[in-house]
Amino acid sequence: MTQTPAGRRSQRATILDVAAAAGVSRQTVTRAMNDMPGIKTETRQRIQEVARELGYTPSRFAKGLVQGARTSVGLAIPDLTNPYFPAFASSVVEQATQRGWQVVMDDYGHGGRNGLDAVEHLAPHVDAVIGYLGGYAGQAQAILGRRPLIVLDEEPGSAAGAITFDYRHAAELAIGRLQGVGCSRIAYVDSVRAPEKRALEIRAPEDLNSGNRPSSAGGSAETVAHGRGADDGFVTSRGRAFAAVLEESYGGAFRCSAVAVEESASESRTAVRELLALQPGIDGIVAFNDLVASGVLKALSDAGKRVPEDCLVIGMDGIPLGEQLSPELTTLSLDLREVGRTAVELLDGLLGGTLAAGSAESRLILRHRLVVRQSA
Amino acid sequence: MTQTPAGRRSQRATILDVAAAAGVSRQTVTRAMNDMPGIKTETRQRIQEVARELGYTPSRFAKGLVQGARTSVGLAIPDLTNPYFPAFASSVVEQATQRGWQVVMDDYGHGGRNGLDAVEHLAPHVDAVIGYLGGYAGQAQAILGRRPLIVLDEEPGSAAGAITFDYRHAAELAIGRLQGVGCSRIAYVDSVRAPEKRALEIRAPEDLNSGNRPSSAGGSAETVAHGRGADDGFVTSRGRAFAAVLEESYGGAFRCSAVAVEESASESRTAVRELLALQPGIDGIVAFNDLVASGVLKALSDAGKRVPEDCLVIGMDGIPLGEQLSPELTTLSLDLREVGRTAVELLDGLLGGTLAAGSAESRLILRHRLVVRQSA
DNA sequence: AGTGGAAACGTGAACGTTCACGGGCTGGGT
DNA sequence: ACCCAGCCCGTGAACGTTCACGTTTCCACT
Repeated sequence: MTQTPAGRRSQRATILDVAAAAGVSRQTVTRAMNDMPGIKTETRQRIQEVARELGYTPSRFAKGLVQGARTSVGLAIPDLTNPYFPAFASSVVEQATQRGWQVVMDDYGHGGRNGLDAVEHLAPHVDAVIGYLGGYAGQAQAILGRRPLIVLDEEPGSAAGAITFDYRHAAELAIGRLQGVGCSRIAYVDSVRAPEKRALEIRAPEDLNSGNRPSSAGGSAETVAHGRGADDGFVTSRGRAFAAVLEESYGGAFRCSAVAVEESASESRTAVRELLALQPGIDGIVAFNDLVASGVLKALSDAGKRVPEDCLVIGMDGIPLGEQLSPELTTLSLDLREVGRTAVELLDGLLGGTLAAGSAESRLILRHRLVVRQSA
Repeated sequence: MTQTPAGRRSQRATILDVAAAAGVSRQTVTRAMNDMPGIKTETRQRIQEVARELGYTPSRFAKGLVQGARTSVGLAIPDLTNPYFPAFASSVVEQATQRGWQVVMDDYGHGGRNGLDAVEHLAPHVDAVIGYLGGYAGQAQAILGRRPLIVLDEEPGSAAGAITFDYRHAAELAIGRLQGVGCSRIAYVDSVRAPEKRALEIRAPEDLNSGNRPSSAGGSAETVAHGRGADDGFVTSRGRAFAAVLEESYGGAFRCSAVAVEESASESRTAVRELLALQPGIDGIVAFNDLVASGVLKALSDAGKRVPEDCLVIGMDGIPLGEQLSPELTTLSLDLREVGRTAVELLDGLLGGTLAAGSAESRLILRHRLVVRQSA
C-alpha cells in the first residue's frame, strides 16, 4: 500500500480510507461499491461492510467530474401554494425522473424574491431551467449562457424555449358560451401576481351607472377597467385578450367592467362584493382563474344572487378545486400535467440537439378547453 | 503559456479554453469569473466577454470537489397533486433556500414508485433527505448511511429525525366537539394512500341496522369497520386513534361505522352515499382529511341532508380548499408550513451536530388544532 | 537611478473518483 | 516444464476547479 490516506483534516471518509481499512486499493473499493465484475464475492462483502462502518459515501462531485454530468434541471415556481402549480411541478418531476434527470426546485414566492433570484440561485447547480419567471426570460437566459431555459406564460425573448397560452382562443370560448345564453352585462375579474404587490383598488364606475360617456358614441362597446398603477386597464395578457374579444363579440350592445385583485379567493370576494353593489345588473363573470372564481361565487352568494340562474361564472385553468365548489365551476381548463410534460419534451429536444434554441419549433402555444359544469 | 487546452474531445468549454482564448492563466480566469480582487477591471471584462462567447460554464463538480459541498437536501413527496403537500414542500424549499441549501425534489406518486425508490433516486445527489416515505424509514436510512433522514408521519425506526402527529389529541378535539353538541351516531371515513392500492369496499353493516350483535353486550360501544384487506378495522393510525377515543368517550351509548376509500373526493362521495343509504341515522362524520371531507359534504347533499343541521362534518389537516366549500369546513388544522420549517430546523441541528441522530430530541410530535367554521 | 511595495498575474498541488491499463496468481492443457 | 487463459487486484492518469504560494510588472517616492 503506497496510498497514504492519513493526516487529513477532512471529516468525511474517502475511498482511500475504506481501501486502507480493508487492505485493498482504490480500484477494488470502486469495484465493490459499484457492483462491477472482477472481484471476489467475499472481498466485495468485506469492503461493503467496512464502508458501512466508516460511513463512507462516495463524493458526488468527484464522481460527476470523472463520469460526466447526469443532467439536472432547475424548476422555478412562484408559489407552490397556488393550486395552479402543483400539477405542473409534479408532472415536470415525473417526466424528468423518467429520463433519469434530477430536479432542483425553487419556490421563490416567499421572502420577496422573484424569478430572476430563483434562476441565480439555481444556475450554479443545473444544466437547464424550466420555470414561470414572470417576465425575466431575457435576463435569466443571460445568466444561464448556453444552457437552455424554458419559460412559461411569458414573452420568450432570448429564452431557448417557451410555452405560452392562446388566451385569445380561451376568451373566445368563454365569451361564446356567455353570449350563447344571452348574457348582456359581463365583468372580467383580473388579477396581478403577488410579487408585484401593486395596490389595486376598485373605483366607482360612474360612467357605467350614468349612461354613456361623452367620449363613446351611444351604444358602442365600452370597456372600463378599475385599477390603480396599471398602465392600461387590463394588466394581464389574459385580461387584454378578454377585453379584445369582448369588444368584438358585443360590438354595440355590451358593457364590461373589470376589477383587479391580488390572486386569492378572499381578495376576490370583497372586490366583487363591492363591484356588485355598484353594478347589480351583471349577469356573467369571467375570472382570472379558478381561485379568483371561487371568491366570485362567494361574493355572488353574499349578494343573494344565484348561480347560474342570476349570473353565470366561468373560471380559468381548471384546478381540482373547481369540482368541489357548489355550484361546480365551469372553467377554461388547462391540462397542467400536459404542460409539464411538454416543457420537459422541449428541453429534451434542446439538450439533445434535435431542437435549436430560440427556433420557431421551440415556441409552443397551448390552448385552454371549455369544461362546462354547473356555474355556466 | 505552458497550458495546453487543445486536443480534447470534450464539448464543454473549460476554464483552460477561456484562459487560452483570453491569453491569461487559469487563476486569472477564476478571479474574473468569481469577482475576486487582484485583477485589472479591463482584464476582468475582457475575460468575461471571452467566457460569454465560448459559452463557458464552470463545472459544478470541479467546484464542489475543491470547495467542499454546499449542502443539498432531497425532498421526497408522494404526490404534489394532493393539496396536503404543497404547503409543506413550499415551506421546506423556503427554509432551505434561506440557509443557502438547494433542494432536489422527487414526487414519487406516479409510475408505481414508492418512498424507497425516491430515496434511492435522490441518494447519490444529496447530503440529507426529508420526506413522507410511507413506511420505509428503516431501509431508507440504511441507504443513506450516516447522512441524516427526517421522516414524517411514520414510525421513525432508525431514521435520524422524525416528525409525527398526535392523532390521539386530534381525535379528542374532534370527538369532544361532536359530543358537545350531542351527536350520537358518528362515522369515521378512513382512507388509504394510493400507492398501496388496496381495493377496499363497503359492505352492508347488518349488525348496526339489526340491533346488537350477540358478541357485544347490549348498549356497549361498538366499532365496526368495513374494509377488505385491512388487518384491523381502521387501517391508518389516524383511524386507530379515532376508534380508541370514540370507544372511551361514548362508552355505552355509541355506534361508529367506518368506510375506507382511496384518498379522493369522488371516491369518498360514492362511498359515503352508500353508507348513508344503509345508516341514515348518522349525525356526525369525521373524515380522514379535508379532501375526503369534501366528498362527504357532497354525499350528504346528495342524500338531502343539511350540514350542520342534520349532520356535522369535521375534516382534517386544514387545506385551503376547506374555506372555499359551502358550508365552510370545520377541520383539525395542521400548519403545514410550520411542519416544513420544523423539519428543516431538525435537519439543521443534525447537520450541525447540535442534535444527535436518533435521539429523543430528534423525535418531534406536532398537534392539530380545531378550527371551527360552519360544518361543525 | 534606485528602491520599496503594492497590484497583477502565473504555477504546483490538491480535491475524490473512475478509466485504461498492467501485473501476479491459479489451473488446466500440451 | 511450458504456455496461455482467466480471474483478481493494483497503479498512473485524467476530470476541472480553487488554494496557497511565487513571480513579474508597475508606479511613486527618495
